[in-house]
Amino acid sequence: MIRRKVTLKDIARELDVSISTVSKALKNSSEIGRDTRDRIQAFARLYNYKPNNIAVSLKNKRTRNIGVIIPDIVHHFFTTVFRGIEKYANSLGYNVIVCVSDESFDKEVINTELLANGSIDGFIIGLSAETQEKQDYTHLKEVTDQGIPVVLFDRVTEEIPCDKVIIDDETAAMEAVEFLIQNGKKRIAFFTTTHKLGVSEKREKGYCKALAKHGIPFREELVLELPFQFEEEQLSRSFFQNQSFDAVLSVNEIFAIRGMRLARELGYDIPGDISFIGFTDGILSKYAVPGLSAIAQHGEQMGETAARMLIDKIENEYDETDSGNYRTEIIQASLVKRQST
Amino acid sequence: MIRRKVTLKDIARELDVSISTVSKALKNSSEIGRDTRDRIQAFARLYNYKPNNIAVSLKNKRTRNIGVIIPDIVHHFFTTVFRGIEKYANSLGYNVIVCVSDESFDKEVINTELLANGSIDGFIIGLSAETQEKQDYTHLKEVTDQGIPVVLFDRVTEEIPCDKVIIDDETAAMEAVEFLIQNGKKRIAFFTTTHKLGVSEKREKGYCKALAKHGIPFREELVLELPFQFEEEQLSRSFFQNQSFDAVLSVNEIFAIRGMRLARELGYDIPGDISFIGFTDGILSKYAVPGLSAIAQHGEQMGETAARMLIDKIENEYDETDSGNYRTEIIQASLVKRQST
DNA sequence: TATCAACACGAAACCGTTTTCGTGCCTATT
DNA sequence: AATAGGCACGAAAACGGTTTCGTGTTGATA
Repeated sequence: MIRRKVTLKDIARELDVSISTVSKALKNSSEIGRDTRDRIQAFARLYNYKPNNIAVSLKNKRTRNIGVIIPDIVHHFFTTVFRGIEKYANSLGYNVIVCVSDESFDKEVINTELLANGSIDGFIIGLSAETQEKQDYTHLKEVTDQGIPVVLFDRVTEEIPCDKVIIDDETAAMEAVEFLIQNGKKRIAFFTTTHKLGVSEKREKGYCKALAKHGIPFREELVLELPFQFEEEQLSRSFFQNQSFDAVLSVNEIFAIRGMRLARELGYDIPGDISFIGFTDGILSKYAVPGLSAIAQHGEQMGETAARMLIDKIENEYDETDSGNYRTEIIQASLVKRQST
Repeated sequence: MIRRKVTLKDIARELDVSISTVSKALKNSSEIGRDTRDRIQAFARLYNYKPNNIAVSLKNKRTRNIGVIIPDIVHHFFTTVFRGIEKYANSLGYNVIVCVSDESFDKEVINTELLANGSIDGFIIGLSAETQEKQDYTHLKEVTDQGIPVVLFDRVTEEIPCDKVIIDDETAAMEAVEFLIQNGKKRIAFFTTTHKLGVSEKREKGYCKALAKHGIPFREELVLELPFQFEEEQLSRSFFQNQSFDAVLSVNEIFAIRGMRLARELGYDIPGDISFIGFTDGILSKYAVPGLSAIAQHGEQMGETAARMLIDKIENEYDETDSGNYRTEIIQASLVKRQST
């Protein structure tokens, strides 16, 4: 026996008052007399009345849902960002609808459009790799044109005027390299992705800047570009055998971990012969042997910041006139030192 | 200049027809004449009309949203389950609303109630640790009483009649232990959580059964209970020093990884002196040195199964009469062999 | 020519709220 | 006694769709 949800109409009928009276009574409106209010509230409590979210959303044109679109959920960094978003949003009574773009432009577009049709009050988006390559942001333009607030995080673009929260990748990379230099390292290699994302480039820039600052020449041969899935260790193996370098900065955790493993197999001492620093301080860095020094990106803080900016825009609804004051918040990365340096 | 979304009413006014005509024309209803239909569709396309999801949901009493409540999102296993859910659901046009219970009973209740008020068509839930301890499932009862379909995964309970998808933890543990025995191991330790979850218990049961089957006595001293965050390595250190054992089965990945690290520090050879097998084949197992043999739980498959069962129930809406036919699907775990055994 | 179906479309109810604007009644004031 | 004002409540529109049930027009048929 299924118990249907009780509605305002049900209560009204049962108590022989009008729907409006019930609605007002439940909101403690002063319009309603003390005793009827109490009667209604008691009845509502008894039958466990809860307003229908959908109806409320339709009427108020506010869903209290925020849409999050991320490239990948099985990825520590995005997951921590998501946690930051979820925690903050939840604490303010917002729910989170997630869609995973899977690094695909098409999926990103489809999901954006789907959610934009009333399902959410605002977006938090980390661009997919494909979108960044194509540089096609019309789907986002459409969203912002409709007055739906958007916050971009990590993978951002200048093309869309909106709030952003990013990590100072360039500075972080610089500082990491400088730290290596201070430790007496001279030939510092750089592991990056073939598939160039905005962030990889920023990190490379920081790498170069640090070298330049300390008068160390940039050497093409010390940059190793690896595909996303590098099951074939060929590339890196020959790299390790042919090149002589005494430190590595990697744009991600995996490349660094695999590099360390290989280095050990080849008999190098870590950090004596080769030091390693990886971007993204995930669980791999923490539990690796030796522990991998890593650049912590503070994903949770990033997520929280993004959520705060978004909800701020949602609630202080668009000052349509001067809609130009968008902010970009920068999360400072920090170097977590472990045994690999 | 914000462009408001165009509605049926707008189109109707502009084209001087009724709202119903527009609605029907856009759905290719045969009621509408060829030319008006074309006119309307052309206009709609031009102005990029998209129906408002909320309004459609209210009218149809179907949101095409499914609610997922998980204990923790920054956890590889749950993340993979979530990916399975999301992929499958998305492919069928469903969106996913996630709430994280953070292992807290209260948060689970709040989130469940929030979503149950019309926001979703069904739930996929992994119970929080606290809920399993308290054994209070009234919030779920209320949901199922309303006719909202629920699928429980991994952390389930017999108290609630609904579809479930679980892993055969007992058998998986048995097989792992038997594998160790076949490799000549005799004194097999078991690492578990102090905080007893249903799954830990099942795994312990499997561990015991395997021992019994091979005539090996169960020894209390070989069971090590560790707190969730075991920053103090005291416990495990003394355990390693005092006990002599030649293999370890751990209910999670972390305990196994830390155990391996400790064993190596203490000069043990892996897998020569001590073999390790951990539950959950996450990235840690894969990238550990030596690679950790692990019991893969196939989270993605689990998520997909859960989503399939749920959507099936949603779409073949409740045969209210014989509402008793709930299924429990069992996902087979498999042992991934690496260097630690 | 009267009848009737088929066709093309519109009116209106409905989903469950919120909110504005009446309105009837009671009490206090002059 | 007439008026004003406040109180307590209801009617109805609105949010943006879907869907049922008319209804007027047309062309074919008897």
